[in-house]
Amino acid sequence: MTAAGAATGPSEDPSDGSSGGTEGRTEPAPPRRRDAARSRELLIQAALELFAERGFDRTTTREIGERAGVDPALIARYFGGKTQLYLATVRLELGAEPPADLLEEERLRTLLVRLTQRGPGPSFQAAVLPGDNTEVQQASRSYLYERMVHPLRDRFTAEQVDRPQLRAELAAAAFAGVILARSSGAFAELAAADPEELLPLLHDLLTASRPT
Amino acid sequence: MTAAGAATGPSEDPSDGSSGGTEGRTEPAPPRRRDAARSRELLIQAALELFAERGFDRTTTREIGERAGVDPALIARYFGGKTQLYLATVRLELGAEPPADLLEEERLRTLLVRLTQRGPGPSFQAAVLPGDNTEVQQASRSYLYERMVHPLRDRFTAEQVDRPQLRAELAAAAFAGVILARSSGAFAELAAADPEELLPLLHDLLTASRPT
DNA sequence: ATCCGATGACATCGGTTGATGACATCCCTC
DNA sequence: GAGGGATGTCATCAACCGATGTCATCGGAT
Repeated sequence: MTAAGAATGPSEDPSDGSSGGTEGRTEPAPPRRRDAARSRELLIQAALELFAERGFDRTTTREIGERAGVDPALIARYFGGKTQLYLATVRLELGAEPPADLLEEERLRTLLVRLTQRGPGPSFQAAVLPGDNTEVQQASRSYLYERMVHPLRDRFTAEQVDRPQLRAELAAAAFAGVILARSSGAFAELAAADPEELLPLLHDLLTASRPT
Repeated sequence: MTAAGAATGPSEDPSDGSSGGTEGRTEPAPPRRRDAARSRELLIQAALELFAERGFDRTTTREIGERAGVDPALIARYFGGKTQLYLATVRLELGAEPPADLLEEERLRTLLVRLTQRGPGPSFQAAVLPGDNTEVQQASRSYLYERMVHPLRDRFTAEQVDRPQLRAELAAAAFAGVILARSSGAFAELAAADPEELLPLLHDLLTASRPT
């Protein structure tokens, strides 16, 4: 994992011929050599990976700059500081996809695969880690809450299950625990398990948050 | 690393016949001014709380000393450093109770109540948080592993369930997620729920790690 | 009463981190 | 081609942390 190739590599090159990637949702990479937008993008991407790997505190701005191949001073210039950069990564996660209902198998698969590839976002750690109620924590948590708890609570409410909120929080917490444990390195077999293999087990587990 | 054993001269107990009551944790604040054993005890207690609240990194030796009412320098003297103090707290947790089988309702209740009162130990965070494989992480994880995963795996193996190890890790991860989420402050209703109220829900959830 | 080890408070060191400002370089506009 | 703003690089600062050395003080043994 982590490969992401990113690393340092000044690989990229103004070479205009580089285009061709249909995948890119954006315009073909502008050939500009000095590009603040690109620097910002690289910083966010590196920060997203590092925050997910080590958490907020244990990640240094120098590491982010190194992985992004960008001078750490630009973090202050473009975001205002390490904290604002973190918030930017959280907002990025947030805008990604519509709220997913964890009990729907197809959406659970999507989420699981995505989290396996890209690792859990910073918000997962914030949900589980105690800490002072800083702006950082608050933003991360509200993201995770709207993303996972609310859809579940709405489903339970519609099904007229008792304690829908509590059950939704329980399922979300269990899910977060599993996701984090997979990438923590503490549970070998859980980490090595293929998403397709893990899916039915996890689905059964989460379904049990709803009364039989 | 570093000094390690060097600093720790008087490894074990001066045992000057201090109050024999090992059980009674609530001393009436003995007016003794110089008592190494008591200082160690106070440091471990404060460290246990702080490590559980904020994790290893975000806890400073000065905070530990302040809460314990003891000079932070004594951490180095009595334990060899912050790391060894952490390991001491983990070992303290470890010796507490026999391995519990999370699927047995009575044991789950005991564990849940205990964790509700005293908060999750430092090891729970270590299980879920990524990090370099330092000695600290390793010790915490092996503790949690022997404590929660192995009993479950043995049960599943005895029941001839497929993938016993994977299922055991899954259940343990989910349980850790719920426990940590309760004390994280991110999930209000989950944190406010009474253990007796939460118990059946959690039991159903964990039971689902076993195939129907 | 005296001596000596045990204990704890204080000062400080080396290292790291986040942040900031000065300076150099590049690109676009005119 | 020159000017000016934008962009990137570098050096450095202040704050914090963990660790360690030093020294005053206490308490029991002699």
